[in-house]
Amino acid sequence: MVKIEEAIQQKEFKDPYNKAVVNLLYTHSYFVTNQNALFKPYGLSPEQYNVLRILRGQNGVPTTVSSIQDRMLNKMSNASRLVEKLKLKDFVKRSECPNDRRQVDVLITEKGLEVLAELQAKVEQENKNFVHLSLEEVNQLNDLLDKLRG
Amino acid sequence: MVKIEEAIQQKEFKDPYNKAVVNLLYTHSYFVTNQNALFKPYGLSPEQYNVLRILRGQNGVPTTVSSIQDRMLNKMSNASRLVEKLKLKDFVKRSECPNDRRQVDVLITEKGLEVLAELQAKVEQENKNFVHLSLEEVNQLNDLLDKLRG
DNA sequence: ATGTATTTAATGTATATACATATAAATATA
DNA sequence: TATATTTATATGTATATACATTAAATACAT
Repeated sequence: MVKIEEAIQQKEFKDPYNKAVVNLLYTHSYFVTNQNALFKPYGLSPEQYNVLRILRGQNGVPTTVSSIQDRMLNKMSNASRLVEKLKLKDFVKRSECPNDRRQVDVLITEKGLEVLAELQAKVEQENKNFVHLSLEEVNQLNDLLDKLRG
Repeated sequence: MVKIEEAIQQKEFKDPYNKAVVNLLYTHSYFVTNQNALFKPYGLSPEQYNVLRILRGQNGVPTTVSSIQDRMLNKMSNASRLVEKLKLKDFVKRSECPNDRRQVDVLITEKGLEVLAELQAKVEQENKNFVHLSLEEVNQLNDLLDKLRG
């Protein structure tokens, strides 16, 4: 086990709270770095994958761009542009919402569902492999993260 | 406390391991979003702040770009370009390494030390405020994150 | 000593984040 | 009804990540 102090060669932290923030940032990078390679061959970025997952969760019911935005992992990301990228690859369809012409209905395509299914198994396996914790520990981690956010 | 399932409106996860990955990504965004506002008035990004912290840790001894890279929280970031941005603001100095002309010695300036000191107190306070955990819990979290990475 | 491989930093390009602003449609209100 | 406000989406710009490539200096093998 490599403690965060070793990993970034910092001798000590102000307090355990500030250490936890750094630890979180570092661990985040550890994950994202490893998963990018997995996504690359499918022509999808992690963020685009996340949007496809949200859309599949709709089970055929179209969703608006703002609803996607609300459910994204990163609230500051730009759902509008991500949807545009996915449309260029024919992974989603966009259509004007009939009852409110400001809104845009977004729907995952068959092609989108296929690439998602293909990727998902690999991502889920990779996630399990990268979290070196027991079942009890990982449940504890989930509780602590939920509580951390207040 | 808002559980991750509520926060991103996802009913269930494949298993606690996959949930932990999503939870980590979401919690990361929670932090970064809040800290960006803090950095903005100082003309520093969180990444640039991190580079300045690494340089200050050197206590006046110059460091190479690759050494900064090794110690960054995100190993995929680009120390060369971050140093360039910091130099434009006169927060760091760059000079050719005398014994190896490939390398570049980087040193934090007085101005860099000043802005860092000014920001640090605020960042540390903000970090404490955002981690809604007891001392025991935050220590537990640090241990779990260290162990998670294997 | 010469040629090859490696190392260090910089740079090019695509994607995404962060945040401000624009545009159009819908809704509220005077 | 006319005007103002709000909402939904798109777009502009700066910064950073991800990854490939380049260029120069150094190390190393023959």
